[in-house]
Amino acid sequence: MRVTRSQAEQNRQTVIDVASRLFRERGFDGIGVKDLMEGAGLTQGGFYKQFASKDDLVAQASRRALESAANRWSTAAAASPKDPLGAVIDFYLSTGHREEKTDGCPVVALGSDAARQGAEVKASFEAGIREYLEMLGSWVGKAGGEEAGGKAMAVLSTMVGAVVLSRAVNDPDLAKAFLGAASDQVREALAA
Amino acid sequence: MRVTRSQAEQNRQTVIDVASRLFRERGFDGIGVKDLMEGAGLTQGGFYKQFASKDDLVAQASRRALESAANRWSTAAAASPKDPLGAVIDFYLSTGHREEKTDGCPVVALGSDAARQGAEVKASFEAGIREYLEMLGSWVGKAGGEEAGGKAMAVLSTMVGAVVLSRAVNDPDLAKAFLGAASDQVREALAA
DNA sequence: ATTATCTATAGATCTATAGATAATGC
DNA sequence: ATTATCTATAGATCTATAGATAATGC
Repeated sequence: MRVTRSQAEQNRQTVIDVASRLFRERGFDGIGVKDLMEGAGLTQGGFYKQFASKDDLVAQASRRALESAANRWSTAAAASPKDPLGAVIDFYLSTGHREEKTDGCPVVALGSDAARQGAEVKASFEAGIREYLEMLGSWVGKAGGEEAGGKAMAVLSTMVGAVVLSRAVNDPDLAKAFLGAASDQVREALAA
Repeated sequence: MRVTRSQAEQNRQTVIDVASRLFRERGFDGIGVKDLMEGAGLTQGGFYKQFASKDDLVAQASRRALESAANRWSTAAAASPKDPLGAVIDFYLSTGHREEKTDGCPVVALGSDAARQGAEVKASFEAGIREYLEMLGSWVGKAGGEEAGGKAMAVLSTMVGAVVLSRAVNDPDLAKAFLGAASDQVREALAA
């Protein structure tokens, strides 16, 4: 039953990874400790030796989800050094990303839920959101400074909102139109 | 115990109203039938004579929440006939609206949750979102047509995203900056 | 000896149903 | 007689804890 220290730590990390995906898929209140542990190949009983509470896991899984999303932006950007922002916009505002709740952006998948959580969960979101903004700020114009920060926030708002709206409706054409309209506006705002 | 037919219908409407507010405050999974009924001054037992299931109430309460939000836009617009869009932007992107989860825009409060619901709930959201778009389309330029539709979608995306982001972070300055940046971008996009 | 994980369970809460109660509506 | 609402409850599920088990780490 007992495993090595490093295996135990790896198990803990697996629980966080699994939770970061299943929370995005079902919401923080949509999946319980038992199913999360089973998703990691463990049983419920070990949970409270690994985490202080479910809320604790919610905060850690949120941080993990945001980190992995920021990494994805970096990767997409690095693959298109000539137009990193364009590459990020293309994937973020794609129908693929719309369908991909489990691995997609956690701000879209859990933003409404995060607003109802405590300060620790919001701190996880805030840290990830600041990473997004830093990347966007470095791509938006070369100005740096206050104006780039504002533009980065506006661009992020448009992107997040478009995918949220696109997932909240049934009509696939309307869903797609939100993504297209956001893409147009973001590019237009950046050209200005 | 029994009440008149019209009182019974009014009770049903009260449950929907209460649910439309408490769902926004706590999420669809964050409040149960018992508390919803008590919020309407009734007991849990009557619930299933009024609604087919909790999901049924979720769909009806969502429709009600979106309708009331659209009415609020109309009212704000009517109060500023010279600049209806400006009036809507001002209130939507205010810190007051950020704090006001219970009565604020249901797309912000429940957009992430709606993405996980069935077609009926999404139909409620879609109907409300189309109302938003119709109003925005009529204010955005005088062009009408495809372009106004696209601009309306982009503007709505920016507004929804900004309030979602603003509620997901702890730092009040960052929260406020999202609202301000979105307001600037929306006005700029409309001037173009 | 320590401890990572397991089985088992307490106690609360959730959705949904059954049947009682008491007032309306015919 | 019908029916809107109530009390009571079934059965499932949720968070969290207790104590057993068996392998690691000293």
